[in-house]
Amino acid sequence: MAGSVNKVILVGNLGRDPEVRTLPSGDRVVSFSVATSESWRDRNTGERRERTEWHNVSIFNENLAKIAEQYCRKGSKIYLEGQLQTREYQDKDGIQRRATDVVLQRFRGELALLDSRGGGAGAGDYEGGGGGYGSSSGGGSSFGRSSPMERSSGDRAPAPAPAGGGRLSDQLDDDIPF
Amino acid sequence: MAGSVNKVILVGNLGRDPEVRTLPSGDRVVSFSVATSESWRDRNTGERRERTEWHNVSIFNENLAKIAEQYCRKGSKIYLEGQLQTREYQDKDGIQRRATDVVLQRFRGELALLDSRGGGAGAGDYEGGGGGYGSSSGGGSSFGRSSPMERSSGDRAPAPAPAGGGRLSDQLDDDIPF
Amino acid sequence: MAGSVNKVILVGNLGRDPEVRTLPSGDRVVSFSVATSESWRDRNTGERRERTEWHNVSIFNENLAKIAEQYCRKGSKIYLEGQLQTREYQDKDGIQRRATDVVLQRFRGELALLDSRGGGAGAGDYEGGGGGYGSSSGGGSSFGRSSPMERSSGDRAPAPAPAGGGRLSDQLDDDIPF
Amino acid sequence: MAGSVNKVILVGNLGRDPEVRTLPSGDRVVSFSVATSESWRDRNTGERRERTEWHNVSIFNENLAKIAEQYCRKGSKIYLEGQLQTREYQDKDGIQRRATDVVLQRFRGELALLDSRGGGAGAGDYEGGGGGYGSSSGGGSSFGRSSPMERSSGDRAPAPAPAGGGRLSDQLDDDIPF
DNA sequence: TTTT
DNA sequence: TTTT
Repeated sequence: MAGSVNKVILVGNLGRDPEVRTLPSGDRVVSFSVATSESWRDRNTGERRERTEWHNVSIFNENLAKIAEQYCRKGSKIYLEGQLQTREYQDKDGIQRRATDVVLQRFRGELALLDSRGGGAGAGDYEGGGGGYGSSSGGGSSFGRSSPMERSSGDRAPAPAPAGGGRLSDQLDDDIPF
Repeated sequence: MAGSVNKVILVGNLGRDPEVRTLPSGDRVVSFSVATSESWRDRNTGERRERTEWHNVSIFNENLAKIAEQYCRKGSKIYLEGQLQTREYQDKDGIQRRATDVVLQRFRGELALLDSRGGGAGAGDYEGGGGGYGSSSGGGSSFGRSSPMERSSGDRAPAPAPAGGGRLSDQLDDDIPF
Repeated sequence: MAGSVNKVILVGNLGRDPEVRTLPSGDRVVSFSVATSESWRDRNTGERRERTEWHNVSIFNENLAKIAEQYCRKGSKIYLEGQLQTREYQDKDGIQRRATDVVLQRFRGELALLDSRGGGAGAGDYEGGGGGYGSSSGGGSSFGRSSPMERSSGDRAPAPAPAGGGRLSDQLDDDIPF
Repeated sequence: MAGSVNKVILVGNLGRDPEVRTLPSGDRVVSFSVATSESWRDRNTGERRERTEWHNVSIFNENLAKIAEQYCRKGSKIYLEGQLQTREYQDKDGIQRRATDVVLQRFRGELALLDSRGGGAGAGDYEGGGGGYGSSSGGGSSFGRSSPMERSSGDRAPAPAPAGGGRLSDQLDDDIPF
């Protein structure tokens, strides 16, 4: 299909700490569920109603997986972009089932932490603003896109310790802008 | 949850003609499935692989349901925005199952037809340019947002007859900009 | 143009309190600027660089304008969806200029407050979760979509007083789900 | 700013063939303008009105620049994702001006061609269904994300020759999934 | 299971 | 002008 788009955008909160699995291939996957919620007034009763939706998220994107593992915790509010993917599996009773996940594939998807708890942010981190539009201007925002060149840094400390804004990626990337 | 977002954006093709159901409440729902597809080169074998994903779409938004019913057909390429919703149901064997749909709720979601078959719009159709920014400028694009004031127009002709670009909504809306 | 989409999604912080203007037509517009920021490592120097982008936002959507006026303040972190619109104007020296804004038109766009300061959220506000998928299920999230039926409630108190999550819209809507 | 998002999604038509420039750094930039259009019924006069918006797009993402150069032409309908960027410049009369562009930075953004002219893809092109969910499953869609490993393939033939759906990237990528 |  |  020449042109198709499959995109999910969520802003919500993690229901639990992320889980990390290592695949037979050696790839690591970080997964968690995210709650979104909406409320409305019932057309008939006039009462306010609310509905919470739970989304299963799986991160194959290595950079974003690392960030999720290190900084996302139960209750964290995040912005994420992924794609819809439905898989079939057999449950413990041998029944064939389907489940639809929000997946951030290798080199794809976005993740941004939206709560500022723990935010140190040393003075001077943002100095002068702007920035040109010059030829060397890379891009990226939040913990945007990963790069295929980056190797695992090995540190999967269980402790969160969210660093100050804009500094996180320093610990993760090498020299690829993102 | 004060701030949460649950949004799906798809560009893909309908696998079948839309189905129309009328709910006990009298509301009508239009549903169909949309295929998106992606291809990549296998990391190990070097072969090109492709995967098609099927999305079940349900439109409760009355205006967009009408448009889908009238103009979408098997094979139509569309842009749509909806939200993820997972529901539980019992299958014919009494097994409890879950299914995740892309839902366009009342007054919500977007739908745009992307193929121009039947479309007037000859060469130069888009070269009109400009347009003001007056104070009375409403908004809307494609078949954007429906309005709660609009009642069903009654005409659910089975024939498609896609009109020229941008004219469709004339047949559907009254005086609400969208 | 049969199918076109013009959408901007921003997550960022307000640079100042919102400004409210009343148009000759009587419509009110709420406007503010939003900062987004990205950082990357310079390809040549290896230094971390940052660039902040400022977006001018104008809200014509009445419901969302009210919410912005009441709850958004300098520094607030928000999620918003709007469209790009470029307008021409004459500056004070009579020079013809163009400016591109992110606009939330009547009945269009989305706005969600992402910081929880002031968040009371009485216990029991979220009880039982879920919610069915019944025929009366409206939609909406955050302070999603406005409705053409709602009139201005008249209260434009300068004081913020952000209420507990999910309660805000109670003060604004009547019986339209959103 | 720890969590910020700056995203533009457009579906529209190119107003002219893309222009290609080479920067002093050697990087190439492909730029063009895209028209989106919306129509609505005037609240006062009841007349249908239409407004076309023109967006200046600049592609620094090397892969997507190549694709745009090869396959996008005046009139092409595309889906794209980029970010807003405002730059200052001096016009020919020495007046300082600002312009806001939609930018696809290196390794960022998305581009999908939505018209099927020249497209092989006969009937039944999208009815293949399924596709696995293997552990080695990469991702990507359309001409999603570029990779830093890919070098310019050198062929910037001025002739379009759009190939059949999903095959295009074969000519561009090496072994990076996208 | 989250959050408001 | 924000935020980290």
